[in-house]
Amino acid sequence: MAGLSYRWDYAESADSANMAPCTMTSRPIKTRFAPSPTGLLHLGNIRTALFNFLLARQAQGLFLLRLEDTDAMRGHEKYARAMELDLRWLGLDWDEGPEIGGRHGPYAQSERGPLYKEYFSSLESRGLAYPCFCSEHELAISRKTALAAGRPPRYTGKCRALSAPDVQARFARGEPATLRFRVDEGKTIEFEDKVRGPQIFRTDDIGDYVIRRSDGTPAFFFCNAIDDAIMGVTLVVRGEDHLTNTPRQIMLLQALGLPLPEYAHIALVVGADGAPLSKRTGSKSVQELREGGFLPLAVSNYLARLGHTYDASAFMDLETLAENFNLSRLGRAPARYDESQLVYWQKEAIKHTSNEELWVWMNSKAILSSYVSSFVPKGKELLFVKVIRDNITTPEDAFIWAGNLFAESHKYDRDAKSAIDKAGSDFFKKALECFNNDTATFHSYVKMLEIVTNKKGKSLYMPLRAALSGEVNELISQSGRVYEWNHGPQLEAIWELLGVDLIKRRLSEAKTTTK
RNA sequence: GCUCCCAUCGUCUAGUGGCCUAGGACGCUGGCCUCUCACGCCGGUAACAGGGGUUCGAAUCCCCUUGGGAGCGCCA
Repeated sequence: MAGLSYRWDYAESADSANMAPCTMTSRPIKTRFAPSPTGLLHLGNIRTALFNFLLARQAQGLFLLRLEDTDAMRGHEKYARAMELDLRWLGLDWDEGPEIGGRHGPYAQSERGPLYKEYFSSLESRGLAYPCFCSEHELAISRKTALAAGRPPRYTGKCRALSAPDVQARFARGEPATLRFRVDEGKTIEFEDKVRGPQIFRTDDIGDYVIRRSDGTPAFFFCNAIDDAIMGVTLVVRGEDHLTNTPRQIMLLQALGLPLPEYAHIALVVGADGAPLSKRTGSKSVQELREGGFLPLAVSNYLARLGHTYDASAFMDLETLAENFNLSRLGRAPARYDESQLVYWQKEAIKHTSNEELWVWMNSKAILSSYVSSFVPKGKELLFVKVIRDNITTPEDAFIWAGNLFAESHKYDRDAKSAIDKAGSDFFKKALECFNNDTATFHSYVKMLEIVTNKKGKSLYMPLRAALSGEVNELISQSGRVYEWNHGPQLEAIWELLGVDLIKRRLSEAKTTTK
């Protein structure tokens, strides 16, 4: 094995001449998303997944999913499934991973225990790793004193030079021990980060670190790096919180003679206040977004532009998003989550979705234990979508319109009521009389009404609109959002949607309420 | 505490020494369209964190300050 000093792909150092040639570039690109199922995915996590997916797609490579459930994680099954659902929902289908398998399985770290054994013993037998008997308590104290003395809270190397007989004896006594990776002193680790450029780390800043816990389970640094290598991952795109972890993983991989992936560390997503994403600052989980009625492509279009930029500002499908994705177009500063921009992409997504799909979408969720479809008469589904699609951003909005337009009877809101009262019952009496001709088009009807009532403009249309589209559903205003009578689609479109019978009924309803 | 990363309109960003009187998108806002809201179209608002250098010339390069983020764990 060459020295620990490592250079990426420059040939400018003597060290690099000793290195095994980097073969990654000849392999097809393989990216991965390796979440730890300790909770629901949030925007930041899923953005990392998206970028990895996009990069794989772009290069016609492979996107791999691996569950990092090294710990005995409570409820990880539940979260793992939730994650898979989130990824599928967004369309980030993985080519290898849980549920679908692949050549490098299993894809849950908890099931990979036996695979790590040989790597541990390889390291141990060559003296590159050593058992450490320090107790957690002992380490905590040492960390504290180091911190108090103004030194980094690094492992002191206490068990570094334990003699073999010593180690034997302590094992014989049954003392628990972790396995620590021995970090060479006085070396530097260099690599080229695909978004941050050349990186240089001194090994002196890195303490010997635990690669196997005293209970025998592998630690994150270890299995994460090993798995990437043996699963053939060529490009690791992950949050910048892992940037300073990277040299440790590079050292490990080099010590084991495993292939190194390329690394790209992306800036984290922060909340509107600039603080890390958290539920407290209003950051939503992917699940909440989905349940809130956001369309998957709205989320992708937003996320792909959060800390990343495209030349075109047009709405794109996943394919196009992938084609034009570019690591060098990634910002290096943390990006803030801004819901108004997500909402913008939601509106764009709606524009790019067919009536059929929107109908399914607006019925995908029960609102107040009811569905949009419970209001809209059979056969009028698509027409309904067509009429209201420009006026909605959520399934709730569609639900309100369905109620407004098709509910058994109207309860007018204040504006509607006043428009109706202002017109007077005589207006609606005449409106009903004019309506006798059921072959009338909206235009000819309005013409006639205009002559009969001697009204025009607002005083003619507003009462009609009020009578036909009524008011907001009272129950909806309880769900947190307050809906006002928000006018809505062209009257002509509403007219055609409602049909003769309903229009008649609405007009007489209006007439009765004026008294 | 130490090490590292980052810093352009309110937000996402373009910008890699002259093309910058700093461009685009979202938001906000004025107008047009119009029976209303939305859509659409046309306009407006608004930024190089601060201070020093380097240079004929700096948003762009260097240093310091400030502010934000991360790492230093038997967490991942």
